[in-house]
Amino acid sequence: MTSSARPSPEGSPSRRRDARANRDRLINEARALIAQNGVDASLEEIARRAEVGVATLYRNFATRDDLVRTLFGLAIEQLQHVQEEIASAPSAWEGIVVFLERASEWLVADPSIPPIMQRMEKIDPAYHPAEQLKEFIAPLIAQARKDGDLRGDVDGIDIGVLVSMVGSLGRSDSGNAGQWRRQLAVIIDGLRAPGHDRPKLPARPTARGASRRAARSRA
Amino acid sequence: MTSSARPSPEGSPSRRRDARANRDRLINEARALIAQNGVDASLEEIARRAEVGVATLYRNFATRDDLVRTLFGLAIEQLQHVQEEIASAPSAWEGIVVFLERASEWLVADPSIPPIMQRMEKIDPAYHPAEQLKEFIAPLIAQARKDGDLRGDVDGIDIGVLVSMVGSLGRSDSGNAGQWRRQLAVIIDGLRAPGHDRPKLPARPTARGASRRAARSRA
DNA sequence: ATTATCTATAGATCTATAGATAATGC
DNA sequence: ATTATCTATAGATCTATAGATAATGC
Repeated sequence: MTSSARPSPEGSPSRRRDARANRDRLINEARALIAQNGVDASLEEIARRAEVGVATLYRNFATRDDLVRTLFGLAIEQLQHVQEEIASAPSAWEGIVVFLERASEWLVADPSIPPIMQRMEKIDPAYHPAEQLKEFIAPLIAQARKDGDLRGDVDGIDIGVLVSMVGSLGRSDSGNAGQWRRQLAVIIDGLRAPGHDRPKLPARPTARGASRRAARSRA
Repeated sequence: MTSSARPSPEGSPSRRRDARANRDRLINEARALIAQNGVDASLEEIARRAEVGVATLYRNFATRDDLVRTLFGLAIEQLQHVQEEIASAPSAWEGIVVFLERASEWLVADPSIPPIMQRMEKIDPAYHPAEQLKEFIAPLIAQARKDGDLRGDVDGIDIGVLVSMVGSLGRSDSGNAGQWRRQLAVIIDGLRAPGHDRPKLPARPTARGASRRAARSRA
C-alpha cells in the first residue's frame, strides 16, 4: 500500500524500475483473478486491481494470449528445479513420490495453472506438455517396477492424470488447507506394489478450519 | 433439427407443450455452456444456442441464481437412486466402492456440476451438501473399518474429496474417455486395508484416442 | 530525449426489461 | 382468453487503441 519501488529479484537488466514493478503487479493480479474467474477473467479488472491503466496492461501484453503464454512460462519455470530433486532421490520409487508431491504442491499453490494450461493447448496445439512429462518419468517408472516398488499396471499417463486430480483441489476454497496431502497419501499407497508397509495418513491441520476460512474470505 | 415437439418424460402436469420444450432446451444448453465456460457463461448465448429469445430465458429463470439452483436440483435428483444401490450392496466396503463409482461417474458425465455446486455455496451459505453426504457414509465407513476392509485412518471427508478429485477429470477434454476408472481403481486400492488382493487396473480404451478427439472437436 | 502511463473513446457484447406479436388449451 | 415468445432497447462492462501527459535514465 505504501509504495511500489520493490525491484523484483529477477529484474531484467536495463529497464525502468516502475515499468518492471507494474508488470510484476499485473502478473500477480492476473494469476489471482484467473484462479478465481478462469482464463477469460476481465483484463480491465486485472489492470484495476494492479492499480494501473488498461493501456499499461496492453503495452505489456498485446493480447490475452500473450498474457497466458507469459504466465504459463513463469509457472513452468517454477517446476524446473524439481528435476534435480528427483534425480537425487535414493530410489526410483522415491523419485516418483517426490514428483507427485512437488507437482501437486505446485498446482494447489497456484490454481491459475490448470486453466492456463488448458488454454495453452488451444493457443498452441502442437505443444503437448503432457508428452514431455511422460518421457521424463518413463524411465523412473520402469525402474520402480523392476525394484518391486511400483505396481506393474500403471504408466506415465496415469501418474500425470493423478497429479492433475490432486491439483484440482486448489480451486476449491482456501486451497484445501493442506488436506490434499491426505488424498495424495491414499493415491501413493494405491500406486505401490502390494506387500509394503503403509504410513498413516498425514493429520488434518485443525478440526474444521472455520476461523481460517472466515479470515480468508475477503483477502 | 427437424422439430422440437418431443415432450419430456418428466413433463410437468398442465403446461404448454412448447414452453416445456423450450425450458428443457434452455436447461440442456445451460449445462453444456456452463461446463465449457463456467457458471458465468453468457445467458444470451445460452438462449441463442437453445434457439430462443433471451426474454424466454428470463421468463423461466428470473435471475442467474435461479438457473443455477434449478440445475443443481436436477443434478442432485440424479444421485438419489444411488442410495438404494448402496443399501443393497453385500458389504459396507462394496457399498463404499459403489458410492465412489457412481458419484465419480455422475461428476464426470456432467462437468457443469462442480462449478454449479461451488456457486450454490455462495448463493446459500447455510446449505452444506458435503455435510449430509458425510452423515450418509459415516456408518458405512465405521462398518467397513470393523470388517477390516477399509483402512483405519480415512474418514468421510476424505471420501468426498477423493470423489471430487476424480470428478474434476470431466473438465479436461472429452471427459477423459473413461480413463478416470483407472485412477479411481488406484484410489480404491489405496483406501483398502492392507493384505487384500488387488484387481488389475481397467484397460485403457484405445492406445491414444486421437481419432475420437478429432471427431469430437466440433461437436 | 526516451520510455511508460494515463484519460478518453469507439465498437462489441452482456444483463434485464417493456411492449408488441404469436401460439396454445379450454 | 390466456400464456408464452419475440424484437427492440437502455445501461453497464468489456476489449482495444489514439493522443495527451508524466516519469525515468543517460
